[in-house]
Amino acid sequence: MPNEARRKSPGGYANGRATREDVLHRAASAFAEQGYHGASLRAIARSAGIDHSTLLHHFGDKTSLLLAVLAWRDEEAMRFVSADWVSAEDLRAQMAALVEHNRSIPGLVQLYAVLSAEAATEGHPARAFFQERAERLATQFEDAIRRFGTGPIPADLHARVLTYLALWEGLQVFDAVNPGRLDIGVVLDGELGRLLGT
Amino acid sequence: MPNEARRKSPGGYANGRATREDVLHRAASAFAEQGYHGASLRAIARSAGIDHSTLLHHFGDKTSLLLAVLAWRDEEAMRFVSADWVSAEDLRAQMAALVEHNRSIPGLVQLYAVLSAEAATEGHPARAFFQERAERLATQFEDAIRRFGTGPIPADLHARVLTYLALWEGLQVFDAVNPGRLDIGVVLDGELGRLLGT
DNA sequence: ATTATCTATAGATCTATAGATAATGC
DNA sequence: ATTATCTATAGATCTATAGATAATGC
Repeated sequence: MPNEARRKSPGGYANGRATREDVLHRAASAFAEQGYHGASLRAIARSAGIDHSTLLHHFGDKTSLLLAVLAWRDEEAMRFVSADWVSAEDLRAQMAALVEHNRSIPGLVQLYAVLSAEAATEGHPARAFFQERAERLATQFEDAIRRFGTGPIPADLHARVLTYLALWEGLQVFDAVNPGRLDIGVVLDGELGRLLGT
Repeated sequence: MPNEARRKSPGGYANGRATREDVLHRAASAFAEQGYHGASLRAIARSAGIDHSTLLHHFGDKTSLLLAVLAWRDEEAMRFVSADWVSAEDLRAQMAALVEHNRSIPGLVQLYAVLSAEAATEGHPARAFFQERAERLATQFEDAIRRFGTGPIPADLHARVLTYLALWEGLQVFDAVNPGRLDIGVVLDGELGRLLGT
């Protein structure tokens, strides 16, 4: 019943939905460049061409906006990490595409890097998000390696996958601060190949 | 002559020097937890028990305070990465000690992680600092590997060392957000051993 | 009728400067 | 005399709320 009752509005009017999406884009850039505390609602609203009170009408408060940004960006990335890979080659190709995707969107790497580092503080609104995300990604990679890997499955597979994910994060930050000094796509593919026993 | 003329004051009075050092500690924690933009001079000064105008008397402006914090922390870390290692074992032992040192100081990893990620933005006051730091560390490690490494020196040694440093950063952030889920000391020592050809 | 948007405002906070007062160390 | 510290202030900005007006879509 509650589901039926709420059916009528799939997220409000069209202009409202458009505004929300635009704000998400702007907020992602702002959080990436200034961090969660450094980015201001007024500045984000201004860049979207609306008053900050309109922004708050849509997102409630600043913490909710942050979590909405993270959920939205994660949804995008999940197109690549969808766990429906069909082979080791497919997995590697999708990961290569994801690396390029991340590089092509200004501020995306920073968004995750800045926020995940800030999230080390206990009580940070994004902390649980990052913990759950790491666990979820690790599980998906482990499954893929068990399915596609040649050679014996190492006993410390979990630790190896977590290390691979940490390397990924570290390389992306390095590449953002030192553009062009390292071909991180090659490095990451090499690591993934090693995990797959190739 | 200018050197002689300035000799008299080795950094002001004793109480001033004590205040500066205390502020550095507090500022490091604040930048780590809130990022550069999120940490406020007033809050840092308050935690040090002084007025914010006193803080500014000592450090001039916020950017100078940030750079002073980074320089101070780097000086501490340089006790470990001093490039006067005497053997591969010595190098590995010192790196293991550095990992423990970093883990033992609350907020230290966050300080570097948050700021280096923020520094990906062009024009960030700490950007040049992180670029130069990566280059300097990489050079020192390359030298050490050339001296102590067994087996042939790989052609892509530079890339490998940069990757090792990126892994280091990524693992430290992971460990801060997900405490205890990975023994990063073991992982990093394994990588360093591989670089040394062991 | 519901949703979106704005104006206006509260109350707190920010970086930075000017200038007065107190402590330090020769 | 130099250095350290504070009070006071400027001018801008912050998150959030209340309430009025306009647009949307049935």
